[in-house]
Amino acid sequence: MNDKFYELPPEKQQRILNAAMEVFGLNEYKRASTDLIAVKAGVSKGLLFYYFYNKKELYLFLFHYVADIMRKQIVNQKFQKITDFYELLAYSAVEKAKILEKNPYILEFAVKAFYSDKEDVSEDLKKMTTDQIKNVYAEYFAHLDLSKFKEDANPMYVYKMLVWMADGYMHDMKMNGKPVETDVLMKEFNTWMRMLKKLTYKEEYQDENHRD
Amino acid sequence: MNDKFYELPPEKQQRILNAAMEVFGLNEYKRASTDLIAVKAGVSKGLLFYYFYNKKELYLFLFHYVADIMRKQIVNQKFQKITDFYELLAYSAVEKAKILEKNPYILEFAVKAFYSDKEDVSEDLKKMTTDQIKNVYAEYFAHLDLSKFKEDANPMYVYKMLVWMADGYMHDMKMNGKPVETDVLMKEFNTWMRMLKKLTYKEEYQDENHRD
DNA sequence: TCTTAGATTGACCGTCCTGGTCAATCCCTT
DNA sequence: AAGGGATTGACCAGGACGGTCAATCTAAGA
Repeated sequence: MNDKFYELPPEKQQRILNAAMEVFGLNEYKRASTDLIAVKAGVSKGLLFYYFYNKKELYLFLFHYVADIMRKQIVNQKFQKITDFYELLAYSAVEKAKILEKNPYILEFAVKAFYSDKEDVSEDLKKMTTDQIKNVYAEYFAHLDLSKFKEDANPMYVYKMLVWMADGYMHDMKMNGKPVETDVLMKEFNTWMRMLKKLTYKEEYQDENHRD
Repeated sequence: MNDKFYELPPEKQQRILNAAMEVFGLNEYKRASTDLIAVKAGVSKGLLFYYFYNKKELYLFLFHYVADIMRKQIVNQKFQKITDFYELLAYSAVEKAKILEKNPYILEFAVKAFYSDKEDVSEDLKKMTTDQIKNVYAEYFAHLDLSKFKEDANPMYVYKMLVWMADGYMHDMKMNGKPVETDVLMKEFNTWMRMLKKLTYKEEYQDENHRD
């Protein structure tokens, strides 16, 4: 791709990336039209191909862009220092919300990108798929003190429940055309967390307060 | 449409409907190709147009088909007799799972159909949208005895949480290529329900058993 | 004010895919 | 074997596709 893309005003860069993520996220590769991307980005098709020489390059750029964001979210220092399960969840929920505010279609793009056939796109993507994504969980849980959980509680379970609820909530908001406001989401999220904490933590740990 | 469609072997009917729901569910109307539908249904394009005279008719047929399924799920007698919140949820979860087993792409289709612009499709659909869907909630809660809830618990909230988790669970399964088995899903679902019941029901009601 | 180099446009191209048609075949019943 | 409906796929005209490029716009330096 053309490095001059990075010299564009950040707002314009983002507009282009978001438009591309939207179209690739909502349609599969072959049916995702560069015309539509250009229109949604408010930019001529010519310009799109001036920065990204062809469709496949644009797609691959997005792929790495998204993978990068995900990687950065996890290999972040503050992240590594948190040992309390619920505290980590609260923290990463905030991070996730920030990312989603900036990249509204990143989830749709990621789902389509990582979980579909990719028949059309280059081979080197097939390496970075399900297996690596599953590793994310391992890394995510690596530094946690899970001894606070009751014997019969399953942290992975709790994790997934909260993720599903947050996704469902955000999905609901989107459907109703309302933007997801980070602080409102966090209030909800904290309620859910408090409930689950009560159910899954040993009594002596239930009343720990979260820092903020 | 051609009424002879109903005389086809039910398995073939379903194959065609599923293929169509998949393609319409995954692409927006204009970009949903009848070629693809025919291929996915294992049927020639000619036949598709023999039963449904054109694309719009096929789409409208699907729309009513789906709306019908949803309506039937709710206006079902057994449904009306259940007064316990959690019992109703358990029951309707089973129903939903059955429907999804038979119509794997019904959710995707419904979401796209009810929540997108419909610029391309006939006007008469715009009536039957968000408003009516919101009414579903009202009807859903109409016969319930909500006095079993603690003062500070919000039933709508609990409802949504469980729906989100079930959707998330099913989504996860689909991503990993595993079919959603009704009984496994129900075991999960019951666990979540028991947890939430403990948190939200007044103590004297917490230990009621569900019938099955 | 003029020059110029780079950013940006949109009309344009050949190709492929689209919704839709239909004569030809297949398959079943009689 | 004959008849009729079910089914096929080659075929069509038009549109959308990825991609190109000469023409224009913009801004900064002279």
